[in-house]
Amino acid sequence: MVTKERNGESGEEGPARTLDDLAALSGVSRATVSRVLNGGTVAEDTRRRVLDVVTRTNFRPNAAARTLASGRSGVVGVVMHIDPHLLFQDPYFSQLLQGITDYLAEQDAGMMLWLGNRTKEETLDHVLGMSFLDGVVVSANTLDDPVVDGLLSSSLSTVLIGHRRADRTASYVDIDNEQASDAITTHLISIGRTRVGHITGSRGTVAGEDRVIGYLHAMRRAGLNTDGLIADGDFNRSSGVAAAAELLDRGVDAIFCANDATAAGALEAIRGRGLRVPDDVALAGFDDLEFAARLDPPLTTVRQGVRQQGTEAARALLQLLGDPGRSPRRVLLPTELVIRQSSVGGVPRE
Amino acid sequence: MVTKERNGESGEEGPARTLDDLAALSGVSRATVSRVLNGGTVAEDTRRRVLDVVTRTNFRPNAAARTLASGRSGVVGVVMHIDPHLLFQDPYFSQLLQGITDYLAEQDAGMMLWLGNRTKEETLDHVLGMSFLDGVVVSANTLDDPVVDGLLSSSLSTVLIGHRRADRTASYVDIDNEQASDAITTHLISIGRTRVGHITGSRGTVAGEDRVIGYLHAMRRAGLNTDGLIADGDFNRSSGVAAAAELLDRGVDAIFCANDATAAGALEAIRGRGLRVPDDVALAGFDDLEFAARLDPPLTTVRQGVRQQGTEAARALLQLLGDPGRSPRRVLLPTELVIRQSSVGGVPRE
DNA sequence: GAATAGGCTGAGAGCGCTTCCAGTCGCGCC
DNA sequence: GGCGCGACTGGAAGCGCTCTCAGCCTATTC
Repeated sequence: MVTKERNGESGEEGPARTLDDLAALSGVSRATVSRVLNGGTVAEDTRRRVLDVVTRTNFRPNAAARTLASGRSGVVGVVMHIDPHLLFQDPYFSQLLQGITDYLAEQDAGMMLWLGNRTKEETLDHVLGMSFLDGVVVSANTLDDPVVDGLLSSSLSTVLIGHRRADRTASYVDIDNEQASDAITTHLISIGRTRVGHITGSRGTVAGEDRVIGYLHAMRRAGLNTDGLIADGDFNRSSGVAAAAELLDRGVDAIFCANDATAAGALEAIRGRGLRVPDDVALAGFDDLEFAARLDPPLTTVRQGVRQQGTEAARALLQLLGDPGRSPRRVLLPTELVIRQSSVGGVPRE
Repeated sequence: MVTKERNGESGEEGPARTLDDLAALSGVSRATVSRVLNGGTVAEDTRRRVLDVVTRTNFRPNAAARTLASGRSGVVGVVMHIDPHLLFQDPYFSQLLQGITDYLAEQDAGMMLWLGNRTKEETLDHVLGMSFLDGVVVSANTLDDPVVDGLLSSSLSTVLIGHRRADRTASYVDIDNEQASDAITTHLISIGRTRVGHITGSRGTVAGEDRVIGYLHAMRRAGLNTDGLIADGDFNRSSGVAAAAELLDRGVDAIFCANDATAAGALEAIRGRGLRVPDDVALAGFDDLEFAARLDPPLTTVRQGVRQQGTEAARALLQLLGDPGRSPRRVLLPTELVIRQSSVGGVPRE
């Protein structure tokens, strides 16, 4: 119904909409033209002759036909099922997307994107409906997600960003939240703090839960009590204010927040009470977003390469597609403990 | 090469990968199955029988085959050729994308996205290579853009966001920058200011240039001199600081900034000199981003519905696709002058 | 009772490409 | 001179779907 107008307004010679046109124009068979276009073995002068016609006619192969015949489209899906509003408020997602697009562009792959404009069920259905996709990268930030479940149980090659212990056979890219959280908590303990509180991320998210676990490990290993020292947050600044107030009431000398935004809120609350950081209360975050170093005092935190996670996820997917064996790809990216004045800048307690 | 494994791990009965499978399973012809799936005229009981098989086998039509046969894919391209970094710093682009995805999701259309990961030439080539696209929405923010030119001269249905006077036959969605800029300048004049300065947006961008023009119109109409009253900015806060300093040196009693971010910078510079807003210098921006109302004093500005622009662009494209006549779609969205304390809150000069 | 109309359906011809399978050709070798 | 071989090419069979066309069968009309 479309492109019935087979004209040649571009291209300096006759129309060349199909391989057959090209074949006629260059005096070879369609099969040979296809070989030229796809890197098959063709005599050098034949190749040149065909390529010449290709450029002269500004020919572009029909992607749908190519996909139908070959089973490959060169297009992957990216699913970040979050409120689109959040996509641009939380640098996490934007950086992830940057990393993904960087690699896909470099590899000349196309990308279809799904954000949270639909329900998860609709999104899943729509993605699976795009049956030409070679594979899909999906951000799996919550413990339970129908989109992730649906994709994993489909035949579509899938790489998760964020890792769920249950998905033993899945490919994923993630950081070791538990270990990193353990490390930063241990750091707070090492500077002499004994009542280290934790403001959690959103419960139900993998990162949130794993960071709690890491915190608890570190505290137990040090023989410290954690009763009443955990307050729920939701990764947002405002939750940090409220949760910090709670913890301060219970008497803490350090707070480890599930991310930097929460830490910024906590800092506000601490200041609001006339307490000093780190002298009275040491503070730590997670992510090492740009602003973390510019807080007053600069924030001790865990640096994770979010953009790199995106890149690695895209890479893992393309590797998966190239690998006939389809052995799952598992990538655990390193994190780095970044110690700044919010934990070591003041006068140590003892 | 893919999906050779025609198994049926999902679906409760035999494999049903193709319409022929469905046809066999439900005792009708492939043509009838196709009619059922596409809303052709089919006897009610036949329809039910087929649909029953469709759901039981969890059948999904092959999108590539469908596209090849019908010439329509249900997928549109979105090109926002900007530094991906910027995509998430400047709310303009993120809101645009939100608006677009909202409408596309609502209409059940798929989206391929191109950001600025490649050169413009590569992007254009890649987009045109995705020959199955039904159409494309492209943000045309600069006066001269090879991607826009290339798309417009291709046979691909294209809707621009941002309007270029040269593209008389193109479809676009935009606001009337000139008129809005004229209006806000006139407002500043109407409160008694005679030396109204303007901090431009990036030169070479449509919005930047048109806002200068609107400003000049208003000033000339009022018989006011503009010599030395225009300082170049680049839509960023820091450029506002520098440009405002320049203008203050030349003695202005009002500054109209090409956008809110620049105005925030200008405000900083004005304050830095111990001047009061609006008493000494009235200030106005453009965009009405969230923070504009929270500045001290709240900022007079022009409200434009960026998200709505995205929605309307997507709508225009889908309309274009549905319209065989292909008459270009032109949408000029309204803006609103939002007057706040930065221009009328203080003691008027006279 | 014959003619006409209209609702449903199936056969089949593509859509434009990839890829298997034969085949041709020129060459070096025995 | 015949043979095998490798490099190259063309024929043709699909990939899974849409959609036109013709045909069937029943209902309606005169």
